[in-house]
Amino acid sequence: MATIKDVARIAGVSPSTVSRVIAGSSRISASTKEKVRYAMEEVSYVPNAIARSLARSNTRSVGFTLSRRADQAFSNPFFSEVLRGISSIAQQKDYNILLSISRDEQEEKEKCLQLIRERRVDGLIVSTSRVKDTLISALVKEEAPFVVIGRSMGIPVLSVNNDNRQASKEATCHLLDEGYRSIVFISGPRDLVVSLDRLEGYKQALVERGIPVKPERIVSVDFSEEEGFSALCTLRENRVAFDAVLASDDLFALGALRFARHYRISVPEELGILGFNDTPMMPYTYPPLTSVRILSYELGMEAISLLIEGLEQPEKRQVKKEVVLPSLLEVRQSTQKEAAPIID
Amino acid sequence: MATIKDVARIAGVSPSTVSRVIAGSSRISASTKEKVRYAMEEVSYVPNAIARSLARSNTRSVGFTLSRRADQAFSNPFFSEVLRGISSIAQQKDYNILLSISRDEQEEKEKCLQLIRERRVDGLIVSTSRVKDTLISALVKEEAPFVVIGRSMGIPVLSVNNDNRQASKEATCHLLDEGYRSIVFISGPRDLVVSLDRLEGYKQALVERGIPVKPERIVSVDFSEEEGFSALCTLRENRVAFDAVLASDDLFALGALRFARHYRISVPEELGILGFNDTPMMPYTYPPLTSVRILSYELGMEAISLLIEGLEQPEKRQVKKEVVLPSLLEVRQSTQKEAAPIID
DNA sequence: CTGTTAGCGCTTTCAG
DNA sequence: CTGAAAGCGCTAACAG
Repeated sequence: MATIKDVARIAGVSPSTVSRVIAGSSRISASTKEKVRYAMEEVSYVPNAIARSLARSNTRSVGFTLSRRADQAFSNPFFSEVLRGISSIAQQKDYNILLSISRDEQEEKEKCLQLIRERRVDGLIVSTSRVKDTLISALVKEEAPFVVIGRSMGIPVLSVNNDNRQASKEATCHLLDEGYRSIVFISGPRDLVVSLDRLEGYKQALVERGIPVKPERIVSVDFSEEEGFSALCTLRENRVAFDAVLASDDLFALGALRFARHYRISVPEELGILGFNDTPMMPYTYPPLTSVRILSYELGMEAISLLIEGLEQPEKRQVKKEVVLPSLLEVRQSTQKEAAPIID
Repeated sequence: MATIKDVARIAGVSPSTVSRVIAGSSRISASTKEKVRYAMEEVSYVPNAIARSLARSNTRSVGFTLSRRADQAFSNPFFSEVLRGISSIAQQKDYNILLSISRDEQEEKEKCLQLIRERRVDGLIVSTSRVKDTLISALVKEEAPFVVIGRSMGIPVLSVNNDNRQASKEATCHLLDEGYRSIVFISGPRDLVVSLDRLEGYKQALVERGIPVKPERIVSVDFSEEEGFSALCTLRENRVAFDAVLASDDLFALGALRFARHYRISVPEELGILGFNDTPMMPYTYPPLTSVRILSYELGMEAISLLIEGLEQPEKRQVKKEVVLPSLLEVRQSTQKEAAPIID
């Protein structure tokens, strides 16, 4: 493998001149530039990224970490879409992505700190949003440049998030507009900020419409189809009446669908079902499920843009900035009580 | 940030001694080892991975690249499961993953070559398997250490793959066993090795059972639900009779399900539907779809294991080795013609 | 505009 | 068992 010295020797110049040509320095005569270019071609020279990193003390790579629980929580497509978004900007700005998937928050924290301390990455994108988030605290303490996908409570940080509260509110209003009156809210674990925000939106919509918020209509369970299913079964056993389900995750919505089928409750006539995340398969369930589409790809793009901006212009680095992306309600048959029955 | 020199100074030894302690060299007295450990704690020293990489000329990181088309082809969950598998071993063996998602094969090829030439990674995992694969040829020419997820035709390489031919054959036999006789095969693009292999298995099963292979029952379309749907509509318009669909991707199976619903054809009684990949949502369609489960997580694990093995023991590096993982047929209602109707 | 000189932080002979 | 010295390949003042 050819080095900068080989190129220098062939071109009859010093290594630093070659380095300048690579860097595109302006104060280099056209002729030597030419010679160097030629020599580089000659030995098919490619700069060694590691050596460059050492000399410049930056790596041009950013870490993206997540723990499996978050992965599950958001469901897979979310995760890979975010990654695609990150990747697209990384490609464009010539950054690399170092990926790490951990089993739990603790492991993720250690991995993040390791990446930073070993100087393997210039900054991090983390996808976490617990109410009391130890990962975020650790990164702040370490003074690591990082961006959160989600919302940080308490500690001010750079973050990109979708507007969960607003989206949840709109979803609730949609159900009300369709004529549903007794809406059950299935929430994910309460220690996730996203759960709080979505619950908040649900409540807010009801309050604004003058509809009482009944605690028995709010349940919180772990993310899984099964949990969604049995949560509704339990409500039914307890004779809690409801005519719609606002599921804070598509998995819950699937569980609700199974619940309806199980008890021969017609959707959307007798039960409206609305999910979150708009998993690619939502249009293909029967009936197709209404769901809140999260701009996951864009979330990834925004996150890395924000990170790189801070890395490249440390002078105007901010402590706190929240980018909030809108969500889109994808209305499908599962909530269209009013519409005429559809023959697809 | 503390360096090895700081530690050396505090411990009253030379940098090389510190280096030896880090490396766990045996010929170091217990007492100095102790002193050095203490000094490291003192300044909370963490070795700089970049400097180490430069000195040892290896990075302890591997690249995983894929192009969007492959991503689509395999559908998202496949991709993220593979990544999880790769990540689990990487974590365990203390390797890092450098991820790159490209828009097309050409871009992916360039990115791969760049990662190798810049010496940013020690090796690559690529997920590609075209009939004439330019990426694989390029990597061989570059003499880059790499492992393919999929099957390489022609060029001998290290690869891990699931047994598509066998799985497809078993799936076909399952349909036959359930009493279906006229099976349509919906294939993905013909330039993918996976398409060929699955088609091959289908044919083989029919031949073995003495059932004629009818060309009009074999269609090849791009991966999408819509394409699957319209392929079947076209068949119907052309009065091609069939009582089962072997879909070489779950998306096609979803399309088939919509087709059945559209024409009020009952599944599984009048039409059996069987997909490939066993996307997490398959159990939740109605009726639940039978699908071939691919061990994607394991595929990732095997791939990186194979790669690392070659990296760490160059002496017994092999040119060709194909690891083949079995697939599992997940039988659900969509193919259970014989079973009594189910009230879920 | 270009060369010389010192590193970046760690590893690794080679002596002792 | 330990230290000195010479890199790994590149960048970045500092001169000229």
